Amino acid sequence: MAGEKTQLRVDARQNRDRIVASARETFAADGLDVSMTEIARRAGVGVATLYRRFPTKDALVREVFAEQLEACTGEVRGAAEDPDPWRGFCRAVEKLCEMQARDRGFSAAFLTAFPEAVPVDGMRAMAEEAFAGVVTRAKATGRLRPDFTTDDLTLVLMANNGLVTDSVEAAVAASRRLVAYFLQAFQARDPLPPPVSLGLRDALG
Amino acid sequence: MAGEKTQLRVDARQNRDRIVASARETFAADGLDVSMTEIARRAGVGVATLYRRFPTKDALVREVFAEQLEACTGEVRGAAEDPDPWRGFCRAVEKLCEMQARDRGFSAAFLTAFPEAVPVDGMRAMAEEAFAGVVTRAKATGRLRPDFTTDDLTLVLMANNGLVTDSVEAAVAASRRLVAYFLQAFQARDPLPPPVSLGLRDALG
DNA sequence: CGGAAAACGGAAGGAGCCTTCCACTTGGGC
DNA sequence: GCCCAAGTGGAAGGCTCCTTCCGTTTTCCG
Repeated sequence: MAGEKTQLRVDARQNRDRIVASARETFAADGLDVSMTEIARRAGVGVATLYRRFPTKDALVREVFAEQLEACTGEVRGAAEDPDPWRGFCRAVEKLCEMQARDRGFSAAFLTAFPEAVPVDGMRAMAEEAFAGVVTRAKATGRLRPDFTTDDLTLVLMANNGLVTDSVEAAVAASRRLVAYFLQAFQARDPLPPPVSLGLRDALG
Repeated sequence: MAGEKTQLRVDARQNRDRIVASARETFAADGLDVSMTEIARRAGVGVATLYRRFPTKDALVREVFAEQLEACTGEVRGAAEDPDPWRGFCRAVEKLCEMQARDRGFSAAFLTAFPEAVPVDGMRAMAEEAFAGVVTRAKATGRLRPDFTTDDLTLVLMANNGLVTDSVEAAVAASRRLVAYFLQAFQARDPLPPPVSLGLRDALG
């Protein structure tokens, strides 16, 4: 995924880096609904420069969040190696949610918005695979309820994504409390009311 | 909240009703990001007619969701009268979340978007007050964990709001599962000392 | 039934956004 | 130091959206 245009002119390279940095900050703070003009302004370049590097806004978004996604996958993998599977599970959920809470744009890019985000989907699939391992092992210890599914992670992330607040700190605090509740609910207990997910209906009579 | 302009011409009255109905359906299905032109088209009127009744899009949104909010308050009050406070608590949370899941625009209007929504806030405050009573009683029985706060309801609703799916049914199904998890987490973990049955007078204030 | 006021529809104003175009500048191999 | 291609900035095209304006149609009171 690298090494395509390494022969960028040095000034162009610097500008490109500034653009990505600027876009990352701005997306994190205000979400994806920021104009390209604004991003260019904050990067100290003209809008044409931005478009020379990223032919479309989607492309910029993908570039910006590609490494964020990689960090995600890394966290999950790290959690997967925790000697205590349940603790690893908790760590994975906590980390993912905190990352999400700290970056509004990332949430949006990760969960909704961009159907064109092919590399995003690929990366996401890898993270999900790693997470599936954590789940299996955590269930084996008996700490994680057996009817937990990997779809429930999506549920958690979507729920966590809903926590929109004024400040990042408030979002993180809210996210922490949310996750704490979730983790208590995920601990093995009595059977669940509704079965799996997606496509099903009719639960409580 | 009625009786301001009862002397609307009959055709105007009909058009107004069609506008509100059309707006409600459209907001519910697609959220608040629908153009006024589209709403007018679906109502079978010109855009000017729409603006004659509702000077701004905000005004239309408020009108549309005012009665939704009233329904909300009604649900909470109904739950408040349940002889079993814990069951009432569960019912309130379940009902609110389901209503939210069924109506994307309502979620958005209720939780975010419109700071100008004064009547919304007023109505919301009433619902919150009713809910506070439910919480107090549910805690008194020992079923609801004592560290639950009414802010946690906001947490739940925001989380529930994050459940964006393709179809309404999928959203409702996801919401059900989410709520089931929450309710398990909200249950007092270890049975508290016997429910002290003093009068409720002090608590309700 | 007749006319004034209310209501109407569609076009047009004004703003914002993504994207493209083009004349000008700058880097770096020769 | 020269020169051309790569790079650049800002203006402008095209689109959508919210809102306003105005000539025409409809209601309803006397």
